[in-house]
Amino acid sequence: MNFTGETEQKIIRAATEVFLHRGKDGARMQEIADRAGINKALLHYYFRSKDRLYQKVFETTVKSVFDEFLNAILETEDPALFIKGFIDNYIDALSRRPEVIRFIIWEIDQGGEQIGRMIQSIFSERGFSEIPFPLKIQQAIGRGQIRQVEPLQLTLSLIGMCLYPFLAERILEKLFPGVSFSSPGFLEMRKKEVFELVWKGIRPEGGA
Amino acid sequence: MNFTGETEQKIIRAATEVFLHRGKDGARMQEIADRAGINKALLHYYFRSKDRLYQKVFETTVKSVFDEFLNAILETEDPALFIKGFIDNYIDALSRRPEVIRFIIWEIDQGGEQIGRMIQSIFSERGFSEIPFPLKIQQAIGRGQIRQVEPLQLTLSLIGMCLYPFLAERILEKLFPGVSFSSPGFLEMRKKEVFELVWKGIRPEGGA
DNA sequence: GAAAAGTTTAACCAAATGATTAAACTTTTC
DNA sequence: GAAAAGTTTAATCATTTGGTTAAACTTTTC
Repeated sequence: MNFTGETEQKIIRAATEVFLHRGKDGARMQEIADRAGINKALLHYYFRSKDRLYQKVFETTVKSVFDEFLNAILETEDPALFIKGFIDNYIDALSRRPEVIRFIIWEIDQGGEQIGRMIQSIFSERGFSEIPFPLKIQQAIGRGQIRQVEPLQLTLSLIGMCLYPFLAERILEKLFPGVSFSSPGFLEMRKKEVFELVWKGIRPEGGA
Repeated sequence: MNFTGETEQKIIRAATEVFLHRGKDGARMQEIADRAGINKALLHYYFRSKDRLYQKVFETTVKSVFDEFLNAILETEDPALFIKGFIDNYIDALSRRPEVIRFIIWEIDQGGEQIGRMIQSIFSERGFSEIPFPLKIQQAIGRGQIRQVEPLQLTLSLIGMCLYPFLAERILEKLFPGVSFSSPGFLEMRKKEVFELVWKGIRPEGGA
C-alpha cells in the first residue's frame, strides 16, 4: 500500500494543474493521468468521477489560501494598522497563488453555493459568528477613530481594490504595455496607494 | 431569403443565452439550435464552427456594453464631476448587463489577447491614442485639483470598487443574507459610498 | 416558368471522452 | 506461504458532440 497516499497526492497535484489550465469542462481525465504518470482508470479508482475529483481539488486549493489569509489577520484596535494589514495580507496571499481567482470565478459561475458554505465554515471553525471585517469597522466608527462609513461598503471596496489587478492582469498588461502588474515593485506601490486612498477617505471629519 | 437576417439574429440570441449560461466548453450546439428553433446544421451554415459562433456572440455582447459605457462618459474639467460620472456610468452599465462580466472573465482565462485588442480598437475608433481616464487624472493633478496620486492606481481602484459587487454577487448574498446586492437601493448607496471614499481620499492636502 | 442561388432539414460520421471491466501485480494478513 | 485485500493496468464501452452530406424546399433571377 502507498504510505501517505502518494498516488493520491500525485493525482491531486496533476489535477490542480490541469483544471487550472483548462477549466473544469476543458480538462481531460487522460491529461491528468498522463501528468500524474498513472493509468486513467486509477483516477476513477481514487475519486470515482471527474466531478468528485474537481470538488476535491477545488476545496483543497481554495481552503488553503483562505486559511493562509485569515491566519495573517492582525488583532488590533488601531484601524489604520488593521486596514493596512488587511490590504497587505490580501495582496500577498493573491500574489502567492494568483490562480485561485480562477477557481473562485468558476465557482461563482456555478452559483456560488459551495464557496459560500466553505467561507462560512472556515469562519465558524475559528469561532466567528459573523464576518469579522465589517464588525471591526463598525467598532472603529463607534470609537470615533474613523468617520461614519457603511462597514459593508468599505469591505467591498477594499476587496475590490486588492483583487482587481490580479483579476484583470492579462487584459491590463495589453492596455498598459510596460507595466508589470505582478512585479513586487508594482504590488508594493499598489498596497501603498490603496491604503492612502482609503485612510484619507475614512479618517474622522476634523482629524488628520 | 430572410430579410434583416432573421435567422442569424435568432441564432445569436439563442447562442448568447446558452454561452452565458454554460460557458464556451459547456455549451452544446444542439441546445443552441433547439433554443433558436432551427436545425443544428444551420448553425454551421451561418457560422461555420462553434468557435466562430462564440467569437461573434462575444464580440457583439462586449462591444455593445463598452460602447454604452463610453458614450455616457462626461467631458468636463471638474474632477469631482468626472469621477462621479465614471462611477455612476460604470455601475449603471454593469447593472443593465451583469452577464458580460462572465464573458470578460472567460476571455481573461484565454489570455486576454482578444479583449485587449477589442478595447484598444474601441478607443482608437473614438480618436483616443491613450486610455483617457488616467490622463484626465493626470491633468487634474497638474491643475492642483486633486492631490498627487498615481493615475493608473486610482483607475484600477475605481474599476475594482465598481466591479466587485457584481462579480461576487452570488457569493456575497450567501455571506450577507438579507442584503440585495443588485437592488437599485443598494447600487445607489454603493455609488455614493465609493464616490465619497475616493473624493475624500484624493482632494488636495489642504482643501475640503 | 424554369434555371440558379440561397436556405433548411434529416441522417450520418468520426473523434473524443468519461467511465467500466476483468485481469495482473503488489502488499498485507494470519 | 497462501489467501485476502489493495493497487494498477490494458482493453473496451456507451455516449456525447462538433461537424458533414446530400437531398428537399424556397426565393430570386432573367
